[in-house]
Amino acid sequence: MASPATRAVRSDGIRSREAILRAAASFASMHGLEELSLGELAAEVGISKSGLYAHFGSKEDLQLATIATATAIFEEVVLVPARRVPPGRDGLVALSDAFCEHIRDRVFPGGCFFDTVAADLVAHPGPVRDAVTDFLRGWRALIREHIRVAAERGELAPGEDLEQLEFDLIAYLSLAHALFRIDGDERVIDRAERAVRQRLGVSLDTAPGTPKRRVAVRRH
Amino acid sequence: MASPATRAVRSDGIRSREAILRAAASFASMHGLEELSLGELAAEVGISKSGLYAHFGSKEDLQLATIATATAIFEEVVLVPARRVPPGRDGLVALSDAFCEHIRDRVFPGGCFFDTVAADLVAHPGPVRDAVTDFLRGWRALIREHIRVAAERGELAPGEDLEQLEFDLIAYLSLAHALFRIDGDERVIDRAERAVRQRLGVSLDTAPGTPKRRVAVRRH
DNA sequence: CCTACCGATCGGTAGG
DNA sequence: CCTACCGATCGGTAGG
Repeated sequence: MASPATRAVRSDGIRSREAILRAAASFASMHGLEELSLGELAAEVGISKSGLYAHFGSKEDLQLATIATATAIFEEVVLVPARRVPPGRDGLVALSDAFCEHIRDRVFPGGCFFDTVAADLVAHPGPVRDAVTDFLRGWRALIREHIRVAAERGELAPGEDLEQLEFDLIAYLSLAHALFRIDGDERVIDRAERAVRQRLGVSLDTAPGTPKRRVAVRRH
Repeated sequence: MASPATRAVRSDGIRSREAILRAAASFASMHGLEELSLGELAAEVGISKSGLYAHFGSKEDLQLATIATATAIFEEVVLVPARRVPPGRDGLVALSDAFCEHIRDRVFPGGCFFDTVAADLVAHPGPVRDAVTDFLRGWRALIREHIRVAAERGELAPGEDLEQLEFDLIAYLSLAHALFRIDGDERVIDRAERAVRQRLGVSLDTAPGTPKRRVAVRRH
């Protein structure tokens, strides 16, 4: 009952919980959160199915925790790096590049975790779906905010329809995810990066203020 | 054993088969072809589960037949009407409008049948997935062919990257499907129609050669 | 974390 | 088209 032993046990528990959630996030990025089976997941991480219930009270608990894990990963590999570039037109390009790179690097094996699970959850209302749509709403709001700043700074074409621009940019990034998922062809990701630049009137070679950073490839 | 009796029985069988397939196509446009459950489907059309096996030898048979039905519906409500406009830039606008209208009209309650089931099937290789990706390849090839003709006729901006144009147009239409599915907000469909026109340099009011036709709303 | 179990549902079959 | 069933798997629980 010494403190170190207790800490070791708890540490193992946390490690195990994290291993489960990383596996769940990977699986869900391929198959969706609805198709996530507790039996399959348990087998993959090497514990019994009811062992999962030591960590999560229900499938819904696990789904929500998986979304939190995926959010943290997305934050780390997309949002934080992109924040090195100030908001506005260059910020949009940086965000687009970081997003595209996280798909190319297969941070989640199924492409964009949130696009995959959103499609899966449309027909299943509830707190899990709400958590996912909340994230996607935030993602779109971030892009909208960049556009607002870009317009304020006169970085956009005069008379640009801001809502239309938002739609177009999200369309390019979403299709990069969808086609890469189906074909596994990296060229569609290049297409998306180019589409964003072209739509913003940014040079196709190297975007100013967007140093070509190669984020450390981290498989989760 | 008279010929009329035989014909009547067969006719009922065909009617029933068609009713099953229409229900299956509707269900799959919401939930995907993988989540399609034979028990649920049977209950919805009012027969027993094993009654389905009188019409289809296996779930895969049913899935393939459902794809064929959805293809026929898509052909009828999107491709045929769009063919009234000659290929090229105007043909692209007509195709885009017809596609958008079939989403707006909820011909399939889940939006674009093929986009939904493709997302569902990515993780399930086999003949069913192949049939869906074949359809989508054909859809993209049709758009590509329109673009080729438009370029040939000098209807596009000089130096236009045709592959990039194809990517962009498909991105707009796919996002119309995805966002309408999630939000049910018709404005995203308007956004897609506008994005296509803008990208093609066509007037946003009324596209020349594209009479605003309201296709008869047919619920399948 | 485990074994052992629950009722429900899955795709599919036997036999009519 | 039906009833009656099959083995497998689902999410979840009891009890340790």
